[in-house]
Amino acid sequence: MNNHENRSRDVCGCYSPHSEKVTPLKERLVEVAGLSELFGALADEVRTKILYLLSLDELCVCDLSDALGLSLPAISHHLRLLKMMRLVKYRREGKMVYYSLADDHIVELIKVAQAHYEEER
Amino acid sequence: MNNHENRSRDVCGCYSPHSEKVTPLKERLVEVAGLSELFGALADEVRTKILYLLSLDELCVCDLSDALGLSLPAISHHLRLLKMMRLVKYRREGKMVYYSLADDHIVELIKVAQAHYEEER
DNA sequence: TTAACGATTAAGCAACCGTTTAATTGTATT
DNA sequence: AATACAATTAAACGGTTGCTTAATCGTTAA
Repeated sequence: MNNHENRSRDVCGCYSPHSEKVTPLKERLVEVAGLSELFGALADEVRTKILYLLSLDELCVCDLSDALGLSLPAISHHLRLLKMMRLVKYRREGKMVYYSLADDHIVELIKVAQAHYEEER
Repeated sequence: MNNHENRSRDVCGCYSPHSEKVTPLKERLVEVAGLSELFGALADEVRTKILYLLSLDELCVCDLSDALGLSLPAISHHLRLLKMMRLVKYRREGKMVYYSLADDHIVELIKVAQAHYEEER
């Protein structure tokens, strides 16, 4: 039961001094709706590494499995997610399937994150 | 039991044509080590919204609770994580605690993500 | 067509995450 | 001192996630 619809009335005894400040902010939330899904793709160590490796070279599942020390199914599992999110593309060549980045926004995201990371220490 | 240490030898019958290609790539993985932790902060819809709202204005926990329609403990829980990651800072004023962004890298990350998102459709 | 192999899918399970309710802390007001 | 209230913490739970093993698919080579 989500009983927060009328929060601006009954919470914080102060009679809704919030609503005036908060209402216009609420509307701007649509601007970031859905973004966390993209960040979710990068929220896993393995997926970040996969994406970074693919930014350096086109690789088959076996290469990735080797480089990351994970089983083929595990890698395939992550690639499936990245595929659904259109972050990677692939082509079949004989028995192997080669993956590469679908676009370069991800690389940019990684760069900004690196900048933040270095400044932190 | 992680039996992948010797993968480049015994997997993909092709006698380690991978290792030559993969070995130099492995070394570059350190460049993205730890980054997924930062992305993890943004991987949750609520936290992305909190950070975005704080980029627009300094807000107390109650404001955020109101704006996002979530309980105070839930918001507090997320703020705790963001605090530990040094993404937000806070100041106490009477009974209220006001939160704001600790730096602007996050805003930049959100902007890049938005650019990706819009280009996608 | 059969055997081999890279890749994917399915099922199961352990660990993690985000919420809720309840209890506690800290500050201000009376 | 006692009460009120914003905020935090703790405990518990339900859902999700990421791995493993096993089975299956798709392609190549004998």
